[in-house]
Amino acid sequence: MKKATIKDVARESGLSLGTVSKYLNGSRGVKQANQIKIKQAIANLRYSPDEYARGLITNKTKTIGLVIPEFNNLFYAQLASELELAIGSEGYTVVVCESFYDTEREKKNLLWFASHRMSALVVVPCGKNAENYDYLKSIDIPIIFLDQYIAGLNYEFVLVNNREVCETCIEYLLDNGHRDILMVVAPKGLYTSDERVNGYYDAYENRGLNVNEDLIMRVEENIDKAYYCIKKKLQETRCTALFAANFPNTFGSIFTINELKISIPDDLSFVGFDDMMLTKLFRPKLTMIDQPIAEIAMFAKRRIFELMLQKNFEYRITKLNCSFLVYDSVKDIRVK
Amino acid sequence: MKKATIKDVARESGLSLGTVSKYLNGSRGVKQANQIKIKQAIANLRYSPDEYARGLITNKTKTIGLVIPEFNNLFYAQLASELELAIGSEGYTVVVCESFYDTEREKKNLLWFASHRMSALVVVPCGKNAENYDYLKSIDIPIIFLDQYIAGLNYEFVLVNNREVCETCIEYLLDNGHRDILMVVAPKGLYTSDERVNGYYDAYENRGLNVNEDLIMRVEENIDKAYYCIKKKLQETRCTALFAANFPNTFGSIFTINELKISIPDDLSFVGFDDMMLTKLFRPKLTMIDQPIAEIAMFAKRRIFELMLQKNFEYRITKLNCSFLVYDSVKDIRVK
DNA sequence: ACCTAAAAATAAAACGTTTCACTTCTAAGG
DNA sequence: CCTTAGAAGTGAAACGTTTTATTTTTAGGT
Repeated sequence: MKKATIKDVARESGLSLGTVSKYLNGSRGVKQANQIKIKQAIANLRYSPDEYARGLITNKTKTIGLVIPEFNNLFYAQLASELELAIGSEGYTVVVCESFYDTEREKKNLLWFASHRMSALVVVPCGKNAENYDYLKSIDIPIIFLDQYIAGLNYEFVLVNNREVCETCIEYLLDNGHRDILMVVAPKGLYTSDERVNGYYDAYENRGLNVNEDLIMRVEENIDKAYYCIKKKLQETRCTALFAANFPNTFGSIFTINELKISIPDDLSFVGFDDMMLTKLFRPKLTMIDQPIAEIAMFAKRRIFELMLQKNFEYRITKLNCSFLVYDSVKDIRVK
Repeated sequence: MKKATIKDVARESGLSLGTVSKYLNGSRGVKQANQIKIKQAIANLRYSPDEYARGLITNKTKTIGLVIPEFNNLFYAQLASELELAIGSEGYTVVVCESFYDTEREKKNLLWFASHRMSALVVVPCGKNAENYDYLKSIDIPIIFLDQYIAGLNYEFVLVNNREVCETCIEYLLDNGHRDILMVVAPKGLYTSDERVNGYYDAYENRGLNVNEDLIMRVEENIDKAYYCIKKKLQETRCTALFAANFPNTFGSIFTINELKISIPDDLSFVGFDDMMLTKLFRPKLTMIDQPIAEIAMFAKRRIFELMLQKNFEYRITKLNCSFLVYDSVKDIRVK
């Protein structure tokens, strides 16, 4: 069945194009009697407006495009969900794509969104430097980056206090007598990794201790790779504590711990990143750094709507606070 | 900066609209020299075509809309990822929305996709009966349902052999001496739950045993609710085996098992549903039913492309096979 | 040089809406 | 019964493309 157009509705209801359009956009200034006729006609023809034609002329779509690395990373999945809930409640639609950590795919997705006149773009970027994002210059809608900061890019950034919370965490481990703390983190050049590593150094410095760089390991954001590398490293390195500094590494650590039958916290103390139900899933309960996902979503939403009202976008950089949740996976090994 | 249009490119390159358009759509029949001019102009103006105008006239968007219940359910998240990868490789874009198990939101999302002229629609439906989907009749593009069957709806369905694989699973438990098998499954009326429960009955019947209906518990698809209900039930019911018949219940079971310090398989035998890395995460390795997610995605992709070529859609119903993976979480309790 | 056929370029129509400047209708006030 | 202002309705233009029928250019053969 061919899709009905507004012209069909006009003919069927015996009214003009303009009147039907007026009805569709708020029905102010259309007679009661005619409103009924139009309603009837629409029902008969199963008419629904073509958003392509509408968007073409209004230039507004009430839709927001979101690009995240992948759904399989529960941190991003949950962030996407929260955003969809927050923004959806305002009558906006959120559509999501994955970049799979590939800047080309990310670009393709963002340009798809842009050429479909999204009202705003939200992205958890996977590129490392500003040149990767040159193509955004031709896009005339608000753009919001989440999670990762990219130097030299003048857009909105919503971040967390990676450095400070890691500093707190490592200080806690040091204060419990740990000296050989293995940190597993995403590759160099990513804002979050670099900041988290900086926090590690800060803590050691605060306590007047020297960092053994060999204990900082970089692994791509992939659970399987994390599992493999952590297993290998744990077998060949002496350490009393393990700090997994992102979600895939936390998962990978737990796989390894199970596989090698390591007893937490007796054989090894452990701190993870991104709660994601993991504290409930594992026994004993895991000490964790937890990102304020709901807060990030709410804040991003607020900024999106503020930016959409502006003519010239005034972008800001914001850092929200993570929680350091102390449970039972770290042992006090100080000699008394 | 105002976005450049094809007219600007035409002016800048000193050529006509039609020529530029020809260039954009394959550049056959445009002089080498002029191709260069156009390329230049496009680069200068940072021009990119407006897909709204283009879609309006071509009626083709090379985009597929996908609606799933939620990203937080790793089974759906992974299904979405696989689909995006499979379909993306053909030059199509996949955009995703969540329904949050709400038929109204599902409807809104599907209609959004339809009015944006998606080339096809894919949905893991959350509605229980055909009336919920009346509105689809006005949509003239191929529609593919995944995971859930809904009686009376003439669309493409890609399902799995829920009943048979559960039959196998329960037979295995019975053959290991278990008689009081607690099954936790999603609410009545959902195709997957009902089929899985049917498999439970089949197995008991095959072994000439009677089902204790009290041991079949229905819980909404929500990890927290699953956790709460399973904990309560386990404390007040005698059973030697627990069969969690979907992803949230599997997760919820593991939370409970940890919380109550139940030892698997000595205190209780356990079988879960939807592998999702869980066999690696838990010790001992869990016996599981695993859905062929990649296969579902590949098959769905094939059907999508077949359907898009047809004039009148010839829909089919397909069932793919799950695996029953035996590991170490079920104890043989037969008296020898 | 001239003719012709093929190749390239063009201009106008079409897609399905909203918007805007008009026209027509309605009802209240004199 | 006439006037008039406000409400309701109308039809054409516009949005940025592709498509088409048509015109212009190019190049090959005599």
